[in-house]
Amino acid sequence: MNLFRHIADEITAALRAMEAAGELPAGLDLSAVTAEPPRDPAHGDIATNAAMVLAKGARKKPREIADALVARLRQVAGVTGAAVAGPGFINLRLSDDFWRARLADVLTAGRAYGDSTLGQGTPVNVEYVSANPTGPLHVAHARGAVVGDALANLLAKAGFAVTKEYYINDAGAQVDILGRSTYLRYQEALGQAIGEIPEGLYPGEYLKDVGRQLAQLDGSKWLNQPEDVWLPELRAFAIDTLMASIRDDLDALGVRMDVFTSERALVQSGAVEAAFQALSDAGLIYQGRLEPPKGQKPDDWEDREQTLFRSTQFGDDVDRPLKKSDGSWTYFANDIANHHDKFCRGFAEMIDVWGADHGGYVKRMQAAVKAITSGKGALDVKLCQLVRVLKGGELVRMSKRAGTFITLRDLLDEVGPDVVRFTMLTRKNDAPFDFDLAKATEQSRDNPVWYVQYAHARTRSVLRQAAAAGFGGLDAATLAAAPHARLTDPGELALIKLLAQWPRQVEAAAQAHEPHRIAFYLYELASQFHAHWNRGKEESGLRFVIETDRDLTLSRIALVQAVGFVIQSGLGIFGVPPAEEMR
RNA sequence: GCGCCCGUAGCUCAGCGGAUAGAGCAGCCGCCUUCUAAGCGGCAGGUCGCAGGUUCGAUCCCUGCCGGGCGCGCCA
Repeated sequence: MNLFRHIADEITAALRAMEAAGELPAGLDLSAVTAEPPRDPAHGDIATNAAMVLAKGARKKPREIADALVARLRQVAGVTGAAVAGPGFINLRLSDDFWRARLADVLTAGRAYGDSTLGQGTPVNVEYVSANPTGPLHVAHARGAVVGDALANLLAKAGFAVTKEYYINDAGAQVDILGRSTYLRYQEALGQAIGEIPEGLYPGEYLKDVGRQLAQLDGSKWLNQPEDVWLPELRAFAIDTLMASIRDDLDALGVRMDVFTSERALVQSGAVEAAFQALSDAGLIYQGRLEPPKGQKPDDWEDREQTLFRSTQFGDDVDRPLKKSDGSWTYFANDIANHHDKFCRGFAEMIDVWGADHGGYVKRMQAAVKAITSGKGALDVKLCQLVRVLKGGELVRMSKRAGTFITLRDLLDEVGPDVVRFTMLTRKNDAPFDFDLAKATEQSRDNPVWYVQYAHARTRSVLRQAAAAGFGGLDAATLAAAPHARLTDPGELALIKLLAQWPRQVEAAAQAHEPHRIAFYLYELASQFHAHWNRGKEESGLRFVIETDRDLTLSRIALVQAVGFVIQSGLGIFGVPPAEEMR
């Protein structure tokens, strides 16, 4: 149960009762009424802004509403105190028993604690990574992969029916270049001198492998053949090979897609024509000219009529071309078909995770989604800012041309998937991220992964110690039924209150599409647990295992197990397995 | 020139329209006979880039500036 939602419901009920009793005008808009933990715990357990928010509509003073509301809220089960404070806040205090009952909630649910029905099974499509199959994934892709995957897991936990999708950009000029680059490496593998890789082709070492494999498979079959004979074959071969390696990398990172959509297949199926026709039927396509961009006019600018989509009708800055000068579709046109296809597959709600360099593309895609779905579909785009890799504070220089860019595989080899996943989620997606390889594996408080894992390992350690002291084999049901009334220490109650916030955190993060919030919550929980642990060092009566007091020990083990469950629940969203011990 | 993102403590960053803006690091002072001190506690540190506006209330929403990043037809 999300107890903040529960209390909010109680407040709503009280307000409706006040309406019925004539204390408030009927039909007030209650949507702005909140129930949240106050910043300062001294204010109480839960604060509501109801009186202030409703004052205007009710034409009453906040104080007047607050007094009447307080009288009703005092009747609510679990509420032991309600007081008006500050400009009109109502601070509620809940009984310790009410809080302790949350412990049973956690223990009954186990690592599923925090699961929510918020999404009501609404289908959501999360598209991420979607890297060109022209080379290995690098750090920026890693961030997108981790953010997308965690967001998808988060939404699933919040009750949405999530599909994880990868859109393979296997059409267009980039993959033709890949095909030609592969041909060179193929020639090289057969002993031909190829010299320097020409400008405009992919110079990466990884294509040597692809060339070799091809040479082994097909021998000299493609030598001395015209390009139009070998290009489609080599292109397909290279794409398949590289996609296989991309899948391997994602797999090693713990990312498993539900759906891979091929741009090429989409185009060949006629999906682009269909989407284009739909837009055309809606009168959103026309032939026209575009102004060249001011201040940065391309040298080869050529003013010409082109096929444009009226994206300005849906909030874009200029109308966008759908066809290239050679008559083929633009990337945008294909991507419209991609999103149209998703909508037709039942996804009105779509999320794309992109690199920040695609920021200029957001408005037009959102405009297209609105247009192609007659306003029924919505697209949220999460832009991931630049990732810089540091080693002990020193910037690791990356250059694609010099072949010194850091691949996802490099990262995984260096620090492992769990560290990559958690660490990448300790920043908002739209903030630049410095990934320090040295710090990421450091065992200290300023390494959140380690710190959270350490907290979990400590919960396991306590359970092991408890078992050794004769408190073993306690299942969750037994712990849920333990005499929690023995938990009276402020540190224990504070931990319980923090645990009880977890469902709210999940829902809030899911609604905001912000998985990084989970990392900060887990860090705070770990911090409070470590602090409480230490109190037991200073005051032995606060230690978890008190061999002479079975009831007290049971209740404290219950608390420790609950902390462990919530950390597991959170790490589950990140796809990071909790550590049993740190040694 | 235009669009998007960012600007919060010395540094790296949180901050859900609410009350006295938080954490880690760095600095200073404490805590190991005790379940992992790989840890814990305390002190100090801020005109939330600037100026207006909306609001009972703005770090948060709106407008304009300043500074940084990304992008701007026939790449994806």
